[in-house]
Amino acid sequence: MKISEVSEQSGVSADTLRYYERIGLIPPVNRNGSGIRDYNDIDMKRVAFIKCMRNAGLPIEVLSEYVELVQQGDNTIEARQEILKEQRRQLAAKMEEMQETLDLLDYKISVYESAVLKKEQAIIQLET
Amino acid sequence: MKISEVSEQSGVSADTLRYYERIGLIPPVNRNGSGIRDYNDIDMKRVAFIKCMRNAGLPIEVLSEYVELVQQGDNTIEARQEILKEQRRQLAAKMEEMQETLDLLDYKISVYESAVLKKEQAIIQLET
DNA sequence: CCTTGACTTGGAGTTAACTCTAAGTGGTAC
DNA sequence: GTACCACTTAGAGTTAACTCCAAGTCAAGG
Repeated sequence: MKISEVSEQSGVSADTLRYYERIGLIPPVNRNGSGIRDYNDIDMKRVAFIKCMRNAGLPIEVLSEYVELVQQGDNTIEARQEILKEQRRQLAAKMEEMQETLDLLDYKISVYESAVLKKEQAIIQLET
Repeated sequence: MKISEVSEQSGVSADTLRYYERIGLIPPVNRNGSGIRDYNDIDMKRVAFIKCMRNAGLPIEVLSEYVELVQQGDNTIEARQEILKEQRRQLAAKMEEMQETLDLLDYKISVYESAVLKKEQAIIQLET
């Protein structure tokens, strides 16, 4: 699969895919005879994983570290799990903050709703 | 209240508080005789509101627009509500994405957990 | 054969949101 | 009265994560 197809399928721009590879976030992708990237299934899964994690705001630096440990093999399993646990903790904390913000937004929206209704009633009274 | 106290209480750095004021995200704060900012209760509430919204990732540009509408008075109520509704929608969408990431993290962590257990069992077998 | 279009590279440019610096002022403790 | 510390300003610098650019290569279609 060529980079443009991967980009379309994954929603990650070709520039970003090359960038991820350059900085080592994705291991080097195989090339065809003329030097063009040919993504295989494993590459695709890596892209999907990175995309999911980046969507949630996990920093590239942490993901790079994780990917490097994966390359190093089986005796990094505990370290990898530790990274994921820490990120999970931070993500959950962030989501709690966001829930608070969501609640505040809902409250403010409802306050504005009554203000709008009041305004409309005033207009109706003018009309009648 | 001086900027350092507001910073400590709100968890927003003094530099950032001045920056917010400079770009108009917070209306000008009153100064004492020698030109030093003296935050009142309303200022504090504004800071808290901005902090909450920024924590959840709402962009400064949107918040500035909202704050400007507030300054303009009562006939911007519908526009303000529209902004909040749109941001609420985007925030909820983001939280759903994050929930997916959280689920994936939990799954991966559990997979690593079994891998770690297997490893430990192998060690025990070596010992006995 | 020549054009077209997708790909390649290294490196420069952009964006959002701070964060820091330098130079200066003003009130307070010793 | 002088040393100190928090404050002030305008503007420069930083960081993360892309995003774009110029110049070049290659396979396929007309």
